[in-house]
Amino acid sequence: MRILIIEDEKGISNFLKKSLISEGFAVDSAYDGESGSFLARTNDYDLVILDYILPKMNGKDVCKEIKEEKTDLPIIMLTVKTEILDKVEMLNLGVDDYLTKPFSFEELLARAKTILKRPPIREKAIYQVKDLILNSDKNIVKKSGKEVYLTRKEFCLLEYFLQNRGNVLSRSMIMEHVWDINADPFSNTIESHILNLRKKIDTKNREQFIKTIPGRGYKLIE
Amino acid sequence: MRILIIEDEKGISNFLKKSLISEGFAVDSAYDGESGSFLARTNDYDLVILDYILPKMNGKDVCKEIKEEKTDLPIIMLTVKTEILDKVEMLNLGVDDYLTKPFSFEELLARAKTILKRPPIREKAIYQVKDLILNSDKNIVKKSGKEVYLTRKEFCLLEYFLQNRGNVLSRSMIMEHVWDINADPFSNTIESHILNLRKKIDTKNREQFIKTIPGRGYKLIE
DNA sequence: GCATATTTTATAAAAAATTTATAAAAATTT
DNA sequence: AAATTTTTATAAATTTTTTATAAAATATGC
Repeated sequence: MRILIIEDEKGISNFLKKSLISEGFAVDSAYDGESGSFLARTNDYDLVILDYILPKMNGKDVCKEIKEEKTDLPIIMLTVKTEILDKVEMLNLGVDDYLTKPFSFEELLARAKTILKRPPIREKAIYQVKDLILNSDKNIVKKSGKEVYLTRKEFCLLEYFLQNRGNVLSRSMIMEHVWDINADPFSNTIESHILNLRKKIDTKNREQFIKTIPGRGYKLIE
Repeated sequence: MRILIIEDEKGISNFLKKSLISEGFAVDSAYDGESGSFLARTNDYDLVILDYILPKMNGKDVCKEIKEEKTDLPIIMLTVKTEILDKVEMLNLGVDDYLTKPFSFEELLARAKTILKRPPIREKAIYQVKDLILNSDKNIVKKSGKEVYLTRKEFCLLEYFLQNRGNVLSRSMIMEHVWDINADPFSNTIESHILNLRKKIDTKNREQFIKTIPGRGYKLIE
């Protein structure tokens, strides 16, 4: 198993390298975005550990470049709290997981192992319910053949419902999966988004895709 | 199913309470070790969620006190990384499982469900009596194949009956398991719910699912 | 054993409490 | 500046509890 570390802080980089090597990985290091991106695209890594703040080219762009050529190469992003990207943004970037500094090596190792164990080919996730189609890869939603524009949150929300079709999803569960840690669990931002989502995907007639189960949450029709 | 949360951080406590309620549990809260221990020992809970650091009495001692009187009452301990007790110590305390903060609600729920399904072996979360089926996981009740909508309380009530099929359940027992500590034991809210439940699940003819045993309580037919 | 009083349970409707929907304003992000 | 997301405030819907009364079961006294 071969890992590339793209990280300019020498201390962190060296520590990670040493630790990963002793775990039996082969490890390369890059200390700026440009060379990191280059290495990732021209070598055969099983995993890239990528810092968000980097000289020459930032982590975001490095990530985009890598994923463009190697969609299936997993990337773990390292960020500092103040530069938190939300899960949605991360997902859009194609990042497979991310850690907030400071983190323990143990934590990183656990995540890395999880990712590496995962079956490599993620089948194209296309969900369909009646005349509603969501293409997870292309970020496209169609309703009776016509494209419907959803904002990011709406998209994630719908995607989460589709992934759990027929199950009642409590607000807490939705919050944990679609929002990041900073979201206020007592706000009604979920209701607000459900409202907007319904406006976009429901047809005039009575029946709606997302049903309210009072006291428990919401559920996508089966 | 009734759960006691012993946790002094109001944010966490409230969030957990809200989340567990929408999962169909009756939930009480205590904000310090002493009152937590007292509640746990004097009420009939199915599970205790116990923080390790608490005012008045720490989680360790609370755990000991509870287990002394109620060996079989499951306890999930919440700890912060810096106060990690090792697994051995946890086992010695009699804790059934533990989580390190921060944890996701989903994780807690999963553990809780595992524990709750354990001792009185309920293999599946699906109960059936004649043509009445309750699916605990999916929050669905079906009567002769047709879905019947039950409110949260009605659902919990029916679930409790199904878990204790054939046994006479006294009002106080029902109150202890389906309602939380704030319920008025002298009200007739139970009768009211039984009435509504019967309306929803009974057929026209004489025979009813929930039988009244005068002076003693109610009982689900065998 | 029988009539009546007392307690318990059933029922329906009203009241209260809670939850969810909605729209618009404010804040944030792009 | 435009779009998105969150917050706020209020309306609407739903659930839960309470209240009041009827019916049933039990207890009591004759």
